[in-house]
Parts: sequence; C-alpha cells; structure tokens
Amino acid sequence: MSDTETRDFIRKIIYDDLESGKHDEIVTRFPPEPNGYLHVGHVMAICLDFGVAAETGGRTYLRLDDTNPGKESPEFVEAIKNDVHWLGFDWGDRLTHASDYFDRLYESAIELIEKGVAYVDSLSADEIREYRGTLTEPGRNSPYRDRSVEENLDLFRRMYEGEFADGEHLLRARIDMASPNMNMRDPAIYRIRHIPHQNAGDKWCIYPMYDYAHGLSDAYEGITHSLCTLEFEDHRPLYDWFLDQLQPEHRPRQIEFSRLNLAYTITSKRKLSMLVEEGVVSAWDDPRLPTISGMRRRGYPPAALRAFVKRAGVTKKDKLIELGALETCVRDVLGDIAPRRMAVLRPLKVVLTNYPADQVEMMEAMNHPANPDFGTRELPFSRELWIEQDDFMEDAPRKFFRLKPGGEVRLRFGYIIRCDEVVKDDQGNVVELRCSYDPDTRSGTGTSDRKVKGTIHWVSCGHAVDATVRLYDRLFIEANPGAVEDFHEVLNPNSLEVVSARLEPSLAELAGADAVQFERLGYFCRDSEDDRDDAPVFNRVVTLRDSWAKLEKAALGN
RNA sequence: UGGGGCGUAGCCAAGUGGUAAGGCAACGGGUUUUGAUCCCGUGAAUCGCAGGUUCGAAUCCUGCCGCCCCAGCCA
Repeated sequence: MSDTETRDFIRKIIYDDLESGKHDEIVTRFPPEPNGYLHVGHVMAICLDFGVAAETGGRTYLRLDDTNPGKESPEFVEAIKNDVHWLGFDWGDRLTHASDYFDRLYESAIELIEKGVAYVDSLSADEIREYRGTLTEPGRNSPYRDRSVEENLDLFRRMYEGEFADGEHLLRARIDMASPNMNMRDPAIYRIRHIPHQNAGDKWCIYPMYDYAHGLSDAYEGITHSLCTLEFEDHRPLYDWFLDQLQPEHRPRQIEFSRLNLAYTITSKRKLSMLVEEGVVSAWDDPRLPTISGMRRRGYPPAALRAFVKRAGVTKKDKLIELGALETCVRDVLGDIAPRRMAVLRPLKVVLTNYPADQVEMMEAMNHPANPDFGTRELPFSRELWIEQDDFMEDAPRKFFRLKPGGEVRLRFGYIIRCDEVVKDDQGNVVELRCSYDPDTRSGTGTSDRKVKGTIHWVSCGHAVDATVRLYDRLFIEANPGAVEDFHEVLNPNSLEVVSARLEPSLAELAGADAVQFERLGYFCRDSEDDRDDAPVFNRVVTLRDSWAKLEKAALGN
C-alpha cells in the first residue's frame, strides 16, 4: 500500500490491532456456503479476506460453510476452489469445512445445555413462528423452555441418535424472547435433518445452525477478524453470546462491510439459479453472468477483477457500481497484455480494381503499438478484402472519416484506397465496393507521405479464417434488476448476438484462453466450451472505448 | 409503529473542529496508420434537511427526512 492511499475502516482496525500488540498475526477466513457459484460480490470478500492477511503476513482459511445438507454439494465445492485459485489466492493447507467441527460443536451444545442456556423445544415450526412475535411485539416463551437439564440432555442425545423425525424437536439457545433483536429470541442451534451431508456422509442426522457454527468455527481456527457483509450486523450480539457462553481459547471479532452491487446485474443466488434453470442463460458460466466462472469464460482477467474491487473500496454504505467501472479495469489490463490482431465481424467485400489478381503481398504488422517486445507478424494482402460494414457509409456526415463514395481511407498496415463504385443488390443493399489502391502508400515503405484521416481494418478474402463470434451485452436493461418485482420483464433481448466473422490467418494458431485485441473492435478470447480447431468460437470480452459511437448516439438524441 | 446500519458530485470514495483529496464517468484540447492508448486541461458538491454550540462545523449537540437489513428448523 502506497503512502497516498488511505486504509479502509477494516484495515484501520486490523493494523491498529497489530500495532497495539493485540494480535501478532492476522488470521482471516473466506467462508462460502457450497450451494451455488461465486459471483462478483464474493470477489470483494475474497480480495479483502485474503488480501489483508497476505499484506500483513497472516493466514487465510478457505472454509466451506456446509451446515445445511441438501442444499450443498461437492460440485459447488470444486467450483469455489477453482474460482478462488483463479482469482489469484492460495489457502495453502487451510482448506476446512464447518463440518470438520461437528464433533466439537456437538460437545459444546451439550455444554450449553448443562449451563442451562440451551433447551430442547418441541413446538412445531409454525408454532415457533407464532411464539416468536413480530418486529414490534415481543415473543412468548415456549412451554418447553423450562425443561430440566437432565431432560434436555436426554432429548438432545436422542435427537443425535436419530430417534426423532425431522422437525420433531429443536435445540434452542435460551436468551430472551422479548429482545428487540429478533436474532436473540431463542435462536435455533441444532435441527434434525435425516439426510446425508456432502462432506460428513451419513454420520449425522442433526445439524448446527449458521449462527452457532460460524463463530465457533472462527474460534477453533484462531480467526482474529471475521469479516462479513452488513446483513449479519444484527447477528453479532448472538455471535458474541456464543463466545461468551463457551469461552473458547481464541476470541474472533466480527466486522461487517457493505456488499458490492454491480449495475445491470443480479447476484442473488436464487435468481442466478433461476436464470440457469430456465435457460435464459446457458449455464452458471455463461459469459453474461456476473459469476466468477462466467467472467472467466467471458475473458475478464483476474487482475482486472482485483483492481475493480480495490477501486470500489470497503465501506458500510450501500453501493451500486456502474458497469463502466468494471469495463475500464478490464480494458486497463488487457490493453497492456493483449496482442493485436485483425478481424472483420460484419464483412463487406472490397475489390481493388487496380491490384493484380494473382498477387499477394505480406504486410508487416506490429503485435502491440506501444510494446515492441510483442514483435510483428505478416498479413497477406490481396485484391479482394473484407472490411467492416460499419466502416462504409454511402451518405456519410462530414465528420465520418472512414470509407465513403469517392473518399479515401488507409487500410491498417496496408495501402491507402479510394472508393470508386458502390455495388448493390436488387434490394439496394450495398454488397461490394470497387476501389483503387495507391501503390505509393504501402505501409512503412511508401514513397508518398500523404495522410488520410481514417484508418480501417481488413482481412484478405482468400486467406481469411471463418469464425463464430459472440457479442455480449448487459443481461438486463434496468440498472438495478434485483429491485424489480419480476426480473424477466427487464431482460435485455439483445444480450447476445452471434456473427460469422472473418479472421486474419494467424488467429487460427492462437492457443489458450488469453484475450487478444481485434483492432478497433475490442478484446476477444476463445470460448472455453464451444471453440474447436475447425470451428473457432470467440467471445467478445469488452469493446474498445468508442468515441464515434458516442457521437452518433448523441446525434440521435438531438 | 421494535432493533440495527447508512446518507460527501452521475457512480465509487478520502476527510474525525481550521475552511471539501483521488478514481470512474462527462466535457474540451494535443499526439496517433486502432475515432483505441497516451498526454494536457475543464466543469461539476447548498457535505440528506433544519436548528444549536464555536472565532470557525462535513466533522460536536438536538430534532427531522430518506434508503437498506431483521419476524428460516437458510447462510
């Protein structure tokens, strides 16, 4: 951290604890429940948990918070591990599960009963809800609240042994049914669930609740700072209550921060799985989703995600961050590392009428305009070329400095050409441009020093590689789709457009998942699922900034 | 109408009694064989509102307003 940066409020607390000698080492944990895929909101938590430990020489546990079997699965465990690694973080040998502590948790529950601060309730779920009261009215004590320690011990043991059906009994903390904090109205500690567990198998038929298991797991692992999101703030008194009652060796401290919400996206696990199950998107790693796996498949580099959450900051204020902020981070890192290539997304044929029909020249092209280390490559240039349909306009405004009838434009790394004739089909669509090239203007070696205002990209027809390119846009047309009653109503019908593109030949050899820049268009990467050697499929990661498009849009608005 | 949290520019965010950093976005200009990048510059904040304390308040006090979270045997 440089001197000009200020520490967020959590880092202030943590660094103070180090300086005051309260702790010699910082220990944190990232505790996802393996019941879904990680998303951009988790990136924030991961970077905070792992980041603050790493920068202070501390440690971080990756703990799978698996206290609710039936919703959790090893598939999600693997996806989570994969995502955290990909983001650039390492938990070493500190991969744990809440279920690793089920034995100790069970013993501690007995201790609570013996202390008289926990009891077995035999009300039904509906009755418990009625007894709980409301936000403005206190709850009432359960008729089973005053069972003897012996009876509670016996009942709890029999719960453990599987003597009762699901829901028949419930172990509860004995706190205060009149507390204004709903979480303190005798919260559940253990419930009966006759289902196997993703990690513990069929050993248990009673499972601990989050509030009970989480704080104690923190204590067992020697977590010094247990960082979580704001909605757990009013669980903190309960978190502390369990620690007070059981006095574990280590005393973790819970600190809450606000979630990171991204505009035009949804991060509720429930809604995310609806999108997947309804087929609105193809899978959990659909490139339009804000899941980590989706963003990876989309081609977002992990460094961009890290930079993004750093810019967003850690506070307690609700935030809804503009999509552009993320995209800027993606462009920032890709701009430096992505090799440049040429590709035409919507091809329009150009015939150079004065260029020899059988001639092919190899044009040298820089792989990165600002970094010679990327080297150069050769592009075949010939009589027939593809250019972008958007780069030609028949009735062009004065400020349009691409191709227009009678106008000139430079072909990137090639020659200056002039549009002599526009060929149309029966419907009046422009299907071909007949142009002439100026032999004196060959890139780099031309004898002519004349300049033209525009430069456009192209691909030689006879050498082009066909490819499918997927153009992604935001999944929703509403900035905060999570706040809309039915998100189906605000889906963007144009979130995916598929085009048949023509690529420069070198792209056929491009291997791996790293992104390249298609000059003047954006950053693209091979799709990790559908790409094949004989049928390339590229995803558009993000467009380049486009001030022309902005001008056009502004003009339309007038 | 209970409890908890939060209100500084379009979006983030510093600032904790001495006269409002920074980033993103926007706008203008320069460079450019990517309308990209890069560079330079500009505008934009009655610090949620109203009172009060003080020589001085975004910072302290009081009252109000707005937004978010909590009534799972979910996490």
